Amino acid sequence: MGATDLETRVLDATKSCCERFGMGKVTIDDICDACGVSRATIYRLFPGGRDVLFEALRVRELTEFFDVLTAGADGVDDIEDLVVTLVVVATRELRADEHLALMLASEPGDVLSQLTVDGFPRIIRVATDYLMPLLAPYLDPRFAEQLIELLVRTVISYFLAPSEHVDLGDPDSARAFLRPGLALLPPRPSERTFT
Amino acid sequence: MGATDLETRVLDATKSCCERFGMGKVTIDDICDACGVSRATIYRLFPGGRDVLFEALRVRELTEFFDVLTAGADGVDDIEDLVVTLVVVATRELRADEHLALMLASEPGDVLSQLTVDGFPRIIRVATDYLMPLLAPYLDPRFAEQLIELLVRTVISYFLAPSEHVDLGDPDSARAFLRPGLALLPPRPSERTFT
DNA sequence: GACGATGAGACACAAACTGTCTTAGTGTCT
DNA sequence: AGACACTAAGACAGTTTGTGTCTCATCGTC
Repeated sequence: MGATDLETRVLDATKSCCERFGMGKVTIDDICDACGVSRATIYRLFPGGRDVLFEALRVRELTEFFDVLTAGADGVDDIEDLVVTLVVVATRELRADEHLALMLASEPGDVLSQLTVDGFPRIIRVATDYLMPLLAPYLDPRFAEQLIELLVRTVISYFLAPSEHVDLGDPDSARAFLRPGLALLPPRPSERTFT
Repeated sequence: MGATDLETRVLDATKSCCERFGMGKVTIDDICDACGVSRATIYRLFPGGRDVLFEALRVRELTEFFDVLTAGADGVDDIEDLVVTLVVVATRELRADEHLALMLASEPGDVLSQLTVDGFPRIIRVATDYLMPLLAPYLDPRFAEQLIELLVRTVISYFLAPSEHVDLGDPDSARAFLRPGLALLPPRPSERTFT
């Protein structure tokens, strides 16, 4: 492999082409030009072509998002703090994502569909994969899964349509908003064995 | 005609589509969507289609440019000051043109061709139309035309490839740069009749 | 020199864009 | 009301462009 991984180069080029032209206008040849790779290579790298390539880009963006998120919640060892931190960091991360903002501005339909309909199951899946290990020490697994899904839905909703009353990017506001729900958290598995 | 002139709306939409997608990617339908006009109307307004439409946009941009330029040189009644002002204002106007910058970044080939080859004769033509009335009081017409052409070439060249020694956007620098040439200006027509 | 990987490009098929046309709807003027 | 000008909507054929698959030449590595 070259100086930078070939797949990485192709995906980077795809991302930048999306920003320049809008997803709907990007052609495979645009991407080839942008990263100096031949078409054959792209089809060899992403068998299935265009759709598979764009899927791969979405997956990469999503996992990058959760890498950053979990890193941002590293070391928090109280369940309430953890939930608040996850919500705050995730919200800030979404707001700071320039690529997301550009795509949201130029092709709202596709992006919204990715965030709320077609792409939503994958988001839940990846979120669960990444966050379950963090919540497992404090919560019953079944409950943790429900909580993760609820948090994802909440963060996305407040990101897309900010509230005048709550700012999930602000720790205090987020904590105040989340506390009523957090108070209802079932006892830890370890405690439950004693009741 | 509607609230805003139909042609204006179409050209505005064309411009904004060029910025979003790049000239090469814009379709007539994109423009229709952007300004809420039907395809038939565009082809009626710009018989000849795509090419004619883009030509019309270039013409509009160019005349707008010289409208601003001549307004910026209004009231200057010394030939040296006038030349310096024209050069400085034109340079600043080029540098401040976001649309131009965007196009230059995304489609250098086409834009450069418009500034230096294919579109150049038109620039000279329009520049002459606009600037001759300003220079006529001071210079022999034949000489004025040569001067205008030289100034256009100079401003464009220094805009595209800035010099380390001269900044044509700065009045002092521009004056120092232009003075040697200005000293050679032939006497005014009114003076010449007396020699 | 053999090998795996990449670039270049031919190819058939599908999709899209263009430019022209017809139709129907809308508002204006008399 | 009726004639008129103007426009949106969209059908249409012809062309261009893009896709995905393929083959073959090239390059660097072992």
